[in-house]
Amino acid sequence: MAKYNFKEKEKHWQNFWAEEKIYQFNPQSQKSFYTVDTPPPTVSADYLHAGHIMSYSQAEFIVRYKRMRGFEVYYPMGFDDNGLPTERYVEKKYNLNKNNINRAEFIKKCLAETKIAIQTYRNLWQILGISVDWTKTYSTINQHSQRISQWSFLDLFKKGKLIHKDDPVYWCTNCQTALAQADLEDTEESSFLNYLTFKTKDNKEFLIATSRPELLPACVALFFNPKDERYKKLAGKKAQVPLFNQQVPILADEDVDIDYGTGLMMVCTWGDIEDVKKCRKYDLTYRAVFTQDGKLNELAKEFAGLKIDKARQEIIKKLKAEGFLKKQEEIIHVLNTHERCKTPVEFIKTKQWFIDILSVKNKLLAQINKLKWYPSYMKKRAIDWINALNQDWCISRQRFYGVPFPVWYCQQCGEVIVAQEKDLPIDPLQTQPSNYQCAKCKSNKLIPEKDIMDTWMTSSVTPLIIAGLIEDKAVQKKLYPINLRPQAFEIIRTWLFYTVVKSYYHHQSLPFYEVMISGHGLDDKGQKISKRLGNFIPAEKIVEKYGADAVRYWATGSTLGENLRYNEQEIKKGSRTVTKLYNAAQFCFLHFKKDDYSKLKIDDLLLEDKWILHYLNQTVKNSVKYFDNYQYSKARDEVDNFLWHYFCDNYLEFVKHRLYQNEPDKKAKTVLSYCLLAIIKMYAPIMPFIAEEIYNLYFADFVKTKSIHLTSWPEIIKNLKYSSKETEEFEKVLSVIRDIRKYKSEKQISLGEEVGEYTTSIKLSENNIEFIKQVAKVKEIIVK
RNA sequence: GGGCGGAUAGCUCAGUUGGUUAGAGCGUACGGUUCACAUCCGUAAGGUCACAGGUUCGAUUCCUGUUUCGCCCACCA
Repeated sequence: MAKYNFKEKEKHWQNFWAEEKIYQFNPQSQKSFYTVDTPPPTVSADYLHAGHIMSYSQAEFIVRYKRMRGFEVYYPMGFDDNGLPTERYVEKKYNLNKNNINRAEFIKKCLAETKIAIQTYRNLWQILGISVDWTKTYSTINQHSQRISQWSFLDLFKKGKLIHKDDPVYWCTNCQTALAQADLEDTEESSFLNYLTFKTKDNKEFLIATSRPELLPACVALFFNPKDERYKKLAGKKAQVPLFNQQVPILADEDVDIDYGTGLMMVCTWGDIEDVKKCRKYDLTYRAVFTQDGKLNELAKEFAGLKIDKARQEIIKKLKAEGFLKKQEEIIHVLNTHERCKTPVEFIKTKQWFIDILSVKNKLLAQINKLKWYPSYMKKRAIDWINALNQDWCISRQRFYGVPFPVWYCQQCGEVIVAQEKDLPIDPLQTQPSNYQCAKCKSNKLIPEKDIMDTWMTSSVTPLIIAGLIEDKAVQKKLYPINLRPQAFEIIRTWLFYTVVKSYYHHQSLPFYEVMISGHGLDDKGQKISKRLGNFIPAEKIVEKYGADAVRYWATGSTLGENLRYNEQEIKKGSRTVTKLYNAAQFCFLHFKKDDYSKLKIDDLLLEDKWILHYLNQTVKNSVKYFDNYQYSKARDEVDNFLWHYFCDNYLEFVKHRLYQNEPDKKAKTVLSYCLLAIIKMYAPIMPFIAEEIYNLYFADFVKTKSIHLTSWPEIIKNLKYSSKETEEFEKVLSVIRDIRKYKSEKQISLGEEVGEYTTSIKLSENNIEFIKQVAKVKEIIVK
């Protein structure tokens, strides 16, 4: 008997699907559209592992299911290649940094890397059988995406939602760019709380605890809690800062924690967000000491030019030497770092573009509530994030590889000039508005904006980008808002949140109706997979070894929203399921002739036929219920159970005696073929290759649809008339068969061997006695 | 410090609105098969449902608290 060669067959069907354009979206279709947003993977992942397989497969199960449920599915593919992740990747690979980069050269390198990465991803999606319409792809750096990102900027500009301000902003001193709150990640760091002596003009000494003595030159005020009796006498006085000797006011504020350190707080330009708040609230002096590349400036006197952490050490040394340092306490504190490079972020005052989000928090919360979340508890993460926001969305980055701002400034008066919509996409460094004259100052000299946009400026309009890939405007309208956003939980605060923001401002609508949140892929010990730990097998290797169907089978294993361990046992189970399906099909086809495929006639079925069809009905019903709620793992369990325990272990055995006859029973064959087709259809979303293979071995000729993936989901057979009496009857039959099997097992008799007689107390009809004698191989059944 | 999710068989996990004996797969033990099955089938052993209270006729399920793991968030200088 022919074995199923997954390597050969999977390759074959990949090509078949591509050549026959099975997954191509038809904009003219009369069916309802079902659009899926694709999470553009960042190209910097040059290692693809089980986690990538898992997250993409999980979204794709739904895509295939919906296609078979009669929707015209629009499933394009995007590649997220612009922005800092790619820049970081290229910098590392070529050992570059911002200060030794030629902008044009650098962008060229980024584009080249992008191309390679896209190919790597595309290859994996193809061998996995991800059913994307490959004629509809985009990358976040291409002209189409740039045009829409810039349009988004212009639209927000017109609507007055943009703020261009010179303000303290989160800053990465390593990447040397402004950041948004969402780009931060907390890290624990052990450090020292240093108790330093300050004194007033009249030489009254007191202690202040600080973990950042390098900020002493930037100190602008001291604060205590007005309820704190210890310091009331200091109110209104001035203090002298050790080493740097500037005089700073001593003020009271209720936010100061009496119990932390000495209860006195040193406020600087700016060590953290609390400093920023206090400086604003009390309009304190501006004394910034940090430079954009993470050093101290001339305010630090002899320490000027030192890196921040080096300066801290040196200043502590000198404080100690001069007797200002009274004691040090070891502490562990949390600090914000840039999630891409883990460098602690600082506040630096620079001019940046922001999107107003703080003033519409409540509106955004309402939008989040209107979305349908799967699983529902994930909504809380978005709500918590919005409530925690303390900065508007900073969208400008002092980097090179990304979408340019369509903006110039008047050299003389600084007036902002934005591009015309018809000219997009545009790079202000390359192009200038012709015949320009400033309306305010009549100058005709313009300075182009050289910053680029936050990469999420593009990712946040993916629904518009994918709708825009279709020419027809009427179809575009039908594609937006889209139906489903599949994504992982760690980008709720970015991809999901920002997309909701954009859609709210642009269209006063939701960008999508439903969101399906998946978890992470973990290694076999439950650890997060990471390049650094090297705890993964490359994705292509896994597929090569077990086949795409088997790996996809593993990927169905997690409950939605939960992490999934890499588990080779499960993949092997997937392989076994493929084999089982193939063998069951082979067995059927051995007996089938062309004319055995005919319409099921319900009226003249035997009891065992009704029984199997009844459970098939249940399986179809449940699979629909589960898939509709994105519970693909439960849907799979249902089908697995039906295949192994109802169809193979029992029904196939029940009908063998009807097939091995001179005149094989045609009814049995009809029921077999009906069940088999339904089974492979229900497996098709999960294991598309084996389903297609079996379909084409027999069914394609009759169903007259060239791919199983274009057929429709099995229907529930109505009027089966499997009465409760019959149900009860057949349950008795099954229990007797079970007993006989047990009996034979205990007596160590082969199941295939015919035994003389078997006695049961269960009352059975003549027909059923005959049936049991046939399938359980017993000569005589005695009912007592 | 706040929030979210988990803790069920040796392992990985299901357990639907509270209701007889808590399930599956893998693994283990014993047996049978090679006439669809790179096997497959049958039978069996294995659980104080993290812990402690409470509500109830009845709790793995609901409530409270504790322990513990994971994740997210936070300005404690």
